[in-house]
Amino acid sequence: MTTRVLVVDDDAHILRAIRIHLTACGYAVRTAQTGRAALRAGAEEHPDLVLLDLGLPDLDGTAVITELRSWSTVPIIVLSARTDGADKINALDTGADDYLTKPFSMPELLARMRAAVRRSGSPTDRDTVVATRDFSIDLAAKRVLSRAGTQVHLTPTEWAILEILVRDRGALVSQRRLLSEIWGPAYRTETNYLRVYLAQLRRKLEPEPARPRYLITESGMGYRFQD
Amino acid sequence: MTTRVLVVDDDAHILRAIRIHLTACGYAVRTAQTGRAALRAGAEEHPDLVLLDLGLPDLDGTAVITELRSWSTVPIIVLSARTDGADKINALDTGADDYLTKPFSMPELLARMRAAVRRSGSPTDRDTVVATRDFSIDLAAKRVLSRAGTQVHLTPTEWAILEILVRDRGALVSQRRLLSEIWGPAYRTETNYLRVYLAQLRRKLEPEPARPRYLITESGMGYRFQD
DNA sequence: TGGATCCGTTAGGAAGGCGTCAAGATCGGT
DNA sequence: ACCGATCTTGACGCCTTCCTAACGGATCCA
Repeated sequence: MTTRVLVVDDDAHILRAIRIHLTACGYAVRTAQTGRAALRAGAEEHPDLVLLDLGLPDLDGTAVITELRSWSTVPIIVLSARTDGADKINALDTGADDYLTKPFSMPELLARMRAAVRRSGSPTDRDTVVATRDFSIDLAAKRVLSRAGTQVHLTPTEWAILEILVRDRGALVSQRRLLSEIWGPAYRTETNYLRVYLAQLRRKLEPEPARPRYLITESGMGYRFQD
Repeated sequence: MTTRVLVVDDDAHILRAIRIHLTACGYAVRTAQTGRAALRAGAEEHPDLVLLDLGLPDLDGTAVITELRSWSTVPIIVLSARTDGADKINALDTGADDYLTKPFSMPELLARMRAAVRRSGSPTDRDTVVATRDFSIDLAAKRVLSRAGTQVHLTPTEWAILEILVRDRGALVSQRRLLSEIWGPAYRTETNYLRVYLAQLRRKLEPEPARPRYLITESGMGYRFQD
């Protein structure tokens, strides 16, 4: 599978140069020139890696890191012209994974990208099929089977929510993260969407939709898939 | 819990300087001056982080990385005097997580260490689970399980308090800090909030809520989580 | 001994979050 | 252009959570 990279820089020339290099190396490249565009692209496309320039016109670079980190663990490599040590430390402590000072050598960037992707890739994969007493979920096939073996039809949004919850089953998933990942960061507060779709999922999956056993609500915090 | 660092360098002076710095910053430091000693120490002590100089007398630095990586995913930060780009790329592709060229600034090293540990800590829930005799707390999943395995439901405020106490378990946490972090600096003096929520937490977690064993009050100062 | 201070406990009203339903808007395929 | 499926939006009632106040117990010191 190709690695999808989101490159964020306000300079179109640099953007173009990086895109050409990365594309030639087999990466799928998406670009953004502003912080807001970067956050939108991050939420919509779920890149496997983010290359982030700190000097953006609209938002502070660390603000972009903070926002991304509020719902995602995607590796972030900061590329910056600032040689100030404080910036470096600040970015790393905010949640960046690596920090390169411009000008940097392309082979080094590529090596650091490989290292970042290697780290993030391995621990994520768990079982692809999650079975409960009442139904089973095949994450790879994007399919849900009831106990009788009949297929349960889910709409795209229903599946998106269920997938996130099941991938982190047992863990509490904040409403912020669900909304950011599915509708985008701008919808962070539209919690009524979640209420509607969770009700639909429960009607389709739970033996007693009024008394949820698998799709648990943690009031004020988020939702949890309990198996 | 303190982070255990294995520092590998053939120069005793540098070793000593790094040890002093890291110990002062709260790390538990173990040192090795040769590749073989490093591998032995890595196998015996399972450090949380390795700082590795590439110029070792007995083994090539990349050989140490390869050997460690054959059985461990511990973060490795390479410290090297070689400015050659090829070395850097080679080390990263062999399995190193980061690469700093000497001379480097101490604050930057510390920031990169924090970033490396943060990354390695989150995916697996080894360090995020705190188990006691009566219950276990999963900080990443935001979940508390009683000894019987049943889930203990906590409200957002209860969880916020417990999380702060458990993250600094063993240490005294002042009432001011709890109030500032959860309700904001303006509520610094509303200590009755804490009394109410600590009582609720004890009722849910302590075997004998009237005689707290884990959530300890330090009269006039603050609270402490004792495991 | 008496007062002052700090803490634990309880309970009820206020506020906000959640489940539910249904209708309008939008999308996608024929 | 039509129709079904899907998504959005608003409203309502219920339930959880939070805040607040009051009271009693413990400790310390004058």
